[in-house]
Amino acid sequence: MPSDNKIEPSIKDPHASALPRAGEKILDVARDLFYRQGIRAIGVDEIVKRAGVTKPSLYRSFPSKDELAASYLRQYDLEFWERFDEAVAAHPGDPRAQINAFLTRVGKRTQRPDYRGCGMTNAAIEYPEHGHPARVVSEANKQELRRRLRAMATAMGAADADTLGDGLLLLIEGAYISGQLFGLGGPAASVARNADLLIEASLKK
Amino acid sequence: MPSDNKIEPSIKDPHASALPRAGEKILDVARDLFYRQGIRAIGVDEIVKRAGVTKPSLYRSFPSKDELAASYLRQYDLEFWERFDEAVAAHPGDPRAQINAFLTRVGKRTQRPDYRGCGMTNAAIEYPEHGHPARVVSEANKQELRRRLRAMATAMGAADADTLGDGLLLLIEGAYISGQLFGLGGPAASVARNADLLIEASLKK
DNA sequence: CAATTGCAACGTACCGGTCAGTAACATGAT
DNA sequence: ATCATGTTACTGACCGGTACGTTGCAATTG
Repeated sequence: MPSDNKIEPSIKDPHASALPRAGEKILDVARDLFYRQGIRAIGVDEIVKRAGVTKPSLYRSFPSKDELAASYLRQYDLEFWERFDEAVAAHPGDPRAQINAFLTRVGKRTQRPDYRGCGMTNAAIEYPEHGHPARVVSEANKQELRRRLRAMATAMGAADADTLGDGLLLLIEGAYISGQLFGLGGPAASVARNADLLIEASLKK
Repeated sequence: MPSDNKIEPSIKDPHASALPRAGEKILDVARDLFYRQGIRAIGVDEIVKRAGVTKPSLYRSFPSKDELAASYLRQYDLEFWERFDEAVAAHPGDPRAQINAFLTRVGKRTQRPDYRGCGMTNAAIEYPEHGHPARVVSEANKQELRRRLRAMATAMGAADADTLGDGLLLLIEGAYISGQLFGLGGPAASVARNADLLIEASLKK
């Protein structure tokens, strides 16, 4: 009996996916369809059909459609904070410039013809019921965003930092919505400029 | 043959309803359910059940569920402009005070526990497809709101009136969304204050 | 080595329930 | 008698979800 006891199952794959191949394809397809057309508008049949798999594969990777939607939003949450932190990292110690960088990019995205707003916001509107898995993820994301915006407003030295932070949040949510309501040339294009005006008004006091 | 030719069909009912009794009850119930839970979330069976009627009654008054949703939004549109014009009429010739009055009331409504935002906005998110009957009504309402906000910004003498008008629209839409995302004490409570700050920043050149 | 076992991942075929919408008929007022 | 309003009972399609059999591969056996 050689010494190589307790055989660890040969960890050869470094990017531990935790999801079988079918599950990954399902999540990819679901993310695209959920974002573009809405969660309620897309049935699981269409998802598995486009993913080239079958329904039991979906339900082996996700306990329910609601949980699949929540998984989609958790991934969306990660990507959101990547974009946000990218703008923050681009202007160290200058929260006003950080906000401006972030909102300039948001404003640009809102002008794309197939722009559909924020997946989090949309999901919360589709599922008003408290406690729904998708809504829970969305609410947590928005709470954290509010916290960070208020902290940045404080760092800017605003007289009423909470009001400024909340004002910025209102502008951001408004941009998400207006971006998909109005097409090109809509009001969302001015979100960065309006945010800067609001910051200016909140600082001089 | 008497002289009363061209018989007008005896206009006895002054409040020309144009809708049979069942139709009115259906629209009442649909309005409530659509607003509170969303259009996609409510089936026609539940509507007729709660209205105390049956499905054919619904389809005699409305050609389809989509058109019923559009009717709900047309009524919503009327009530919206009533509220808006009420704030306008309260402060003749003072657009800044008009905006403030309107947004103060919006801010208060957003703090109600069952607040569900703007029916127009919600419907547009539920139906991203261009040309959907419900979305058409919503888009028209938002276009008109944008036009009026820009006109009011012009009347205020803003340096960049279009930007200010759009900024106000962003704040309003943000309040609608945030009102239903955060509960009591959410950022929407500060919409009037933030709007006034933005106006101030936009006026002083 | 070769046969066998175990098991995860997959597909076929189906479940009851609900979706929007309708055909055909009853009722009630004019 | 007519006509608008009401009703019962149904359609085919689709909803989310599942019971059960099949496949392929890797580790375990003699």
